[in-house]
This record gives sequence, C-alpha cells and structure tokens, in this order.
Amino acid sequence: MDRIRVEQPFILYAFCKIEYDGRAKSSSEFGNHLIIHKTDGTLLIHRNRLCTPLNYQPPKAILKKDKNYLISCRKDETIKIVVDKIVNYTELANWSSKEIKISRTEKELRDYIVDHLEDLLDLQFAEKFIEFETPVGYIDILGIDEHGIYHVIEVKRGKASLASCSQLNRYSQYFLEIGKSVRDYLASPSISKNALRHAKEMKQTWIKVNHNSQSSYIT
Amino acid sequence: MDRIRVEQPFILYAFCKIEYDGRAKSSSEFGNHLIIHKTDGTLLIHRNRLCTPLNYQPPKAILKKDKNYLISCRKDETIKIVVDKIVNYTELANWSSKEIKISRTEKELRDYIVDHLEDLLDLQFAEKFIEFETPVGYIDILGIDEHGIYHVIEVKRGKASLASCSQLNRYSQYFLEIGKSVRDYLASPSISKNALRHAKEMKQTWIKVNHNSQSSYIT
DNA sequence: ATTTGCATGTCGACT
DNA sequence: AGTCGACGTGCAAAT
Repeated sequence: MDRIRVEQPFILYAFCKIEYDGRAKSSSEFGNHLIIHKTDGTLLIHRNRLCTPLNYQPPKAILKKDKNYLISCRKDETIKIVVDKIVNYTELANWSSKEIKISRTEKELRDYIVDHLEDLLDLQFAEKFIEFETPVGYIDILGIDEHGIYHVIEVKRGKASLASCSQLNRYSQYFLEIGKSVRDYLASPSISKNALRHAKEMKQTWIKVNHNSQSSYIT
Repeated sequence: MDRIRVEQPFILYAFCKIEYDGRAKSSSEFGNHLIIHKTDGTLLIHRNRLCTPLNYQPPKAILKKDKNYLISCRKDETIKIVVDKIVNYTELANWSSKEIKISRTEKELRDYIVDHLEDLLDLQFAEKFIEFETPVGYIDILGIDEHGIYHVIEVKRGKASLASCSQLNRYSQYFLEIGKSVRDYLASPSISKNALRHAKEMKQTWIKVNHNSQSSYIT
C-alpha cells in the first residue's frame, strides 16, 4: 500500500478520466480535465464549460495519490481520477483564503424594510421581529400592529416565485391555527406571473421593493 | 481604447484584487487568487477554501484585457480584476467539454416509484401521470384511482424538508379548489423531524423510499 | 449533528 | 425571454 496523502494546494491539467460514487454516481470518458485541490480538502474537476464543476468533493475530503491515481474520499463519497498524461501541474503557494464582504444581500434588504415598515404598510406596530421562529420555520419579518394583527412578511432579494408564496403561506397558516389574525406580504423587486396570481388568490400582498431606492410602493 | 477580447481558455494564478458589481457587490483585498476562464465565457475566481468561487461570471460573459486589467461583462454584471503580479499563466489547449451521465437522480427514483405505485400504495390506478402541469407548478406523480381520488406524490431524492411539505400542499390545494378528492404523499429516503410533524398535521403520508432497494414501506 | 433558508445560487427543460 | 424545480446543490447560522 503506497497511497500518499496529498495536502498541498495545486492545479493539475491532465488527460484523465473521473469516476464518482456517492449520493449519485457518474463516470467520464478520458479527456483533458482541470483538477483543483485546496488546502481544506476541496477537490474540483472542471470541464471547458459552465460554472459548476464536472465532479467535486467538498471541504474535509482526503486526497491520496497512488501511482497514476488520485483518490479523494469523504464520508460515503469517493472520486477516483485515473491520470494518463499530465499536461500541467502547478502548486499554488500562498494561495489566499480570505473572505470578501458581499453587499445587497437579502439580509440588507430585510433590514431596510424593517426600518421603513410603518411607511411601507402605512401602519403602526406594537412589536417588530426579525427571523421570528415558529415550528414551521423562521419568518423574515413579523410585525404586530396596535390591533394585535400579525403582519407576516417574506422577503426575497430577487424574483418571488410560487415557492415564495408557499413559504409565506406556511408561516401564516401557523398563526391562523393558534388563533391569530394574520396579513401576508411578499416583499421583492419582482415576482413571477404565476406567483402574483397565486399570491392574490391567497390574499397575499406583494410589495415591490428595491435595494437602492427609498421609494417603494405597494401593488 | 486598447481592450482586447480574450477567447481562449486559461488559468491564471496571480497577485491581484477583484471587484464585482451586479446583482450583488463585492471587492477583495490584494492576494493570490486562481482565475479560470472557459471558452463559453465562464469566469471563476477561486480562493484556497470551499467549493464555491469567490467571484464568478456565468457562460456568455465577455472577457477583455487592458494592460494589467481583466474585465468580464455580462448583462448588468461586471468583474474587474486588477493584476499586480502573474505567478502562473497556462492556456488550456483541447480542454474537454464533454457531458457525463449521472445516475441516482430524482428522476430515476420517480420512475421507479411510478412503476411500483400500486404496490407502494396498495391501490389500483385508472390513470398515472408524471410531471403533471397545474397553474401552481408541476406534480412529480399524480395517480387517479378507480374511485376518482387524486393521489398527489412529491418525490425527494434526499431528505424531505418543510419546503417539501409546502410544495406538496400547494399542489393538493389546487385540486381541492377544483373540487377533487385528494390524498397527499411525500416519497423520500428520509425526512426532517419538523417536516414529518408538519406532514402529519396536514394529513400528508410519508413514504420511505430508496434508490437501491425494492423494499419500501409506508410510515 | 440536525435543521432551516439564502444564493450574484446554477442549470436544464419546457412554454 | 420567462417560469419552474432539481441539485451529489453548497454554505452559514442557529439550535
């Protein structure tokens, strides 16, 4: 047994084939593939199209080398790479693993909405919650008005879909079942046609909101 | 203006920083980053951890070079890479873009269930449909039994969640609204605790199914 | 360890 | 172009 643990990060461009077995199962023909190995165990095999890798192994996978094989294992998932010919092998010294800060997330949009909730809904609230926990999940924004009515708001950073309607409905049904009066809102920059129809059928109000503008309006 | 269009696929390992603006917005410090460019326009910037890229541009992005800059544009999204020092640049000649066949997908599981639906539910069906279209989405499996009862089955290849329950409920509500008698089923190898409780509350039946075994049973 | 929901989700299929 | 839902989704936060 001469399998050697590989720890260092590298890229390998090689004529090879890949066999994967785990949650799913796949195998490729021989071809030139780009293999990327990171210090955290991540293994990516990229073909010459699309963002997503042909095969991959998430962090904490263990990579070992054995003659012309590379084998990456993690829990019940295994990738075996049969290397026929190495075109390029480059070790990536001092590879950065720094974070970046992303803005315009749903969280930011949600915080903006919470701060302007009174204006957006033309109501006063006795209480406002974010990420309010229920047995059926976490509600983005919950506002309880002076009459004790529960205003449930589901925020989407992009286009709201049928799934968004269902998600909102799930939260809202929970409050109905424990005897509360509820009003439902979807807050997003846009919404699909079917979702808008479905929302109306379920008496959900769509609020058009944007990341950048203070001016948002109700439809 | 001497920006030159870059078409060829390559990897570039360089001391650089990345600025992204589009749906979201981010910028990084200077550091060693791995940049991958594919023939379809895909651009990936990887750091030394995790599967997902630090920044990326999907297919059909246009990459241009201008002195020490790389700029990738696609619709309203732009990535600008300021290159300070190139550590390694390798063009990837004859990079494969072949497909692979993945097995053990939800589709396979669904087809197996359709074929064994009578056994699984201990019923006879007058009609069976897959991907049955409704105004609120597509139903994985719809079986109409000899009494005209609609059996709606939502299949999950992994663990069923609260979202799965909501998805099933959305389909089922549609049939109720048009006056049908409905029974709901979630078919998956496993289910989260909250989802199982929620399913029971909504009178959804969970069917435990596996990709590999013929023996599946109802809970 | 499990659950939940976001993501610049991406991607393929279909209308 | 728009919509829908799967994905070996990955990933982080909270429990």
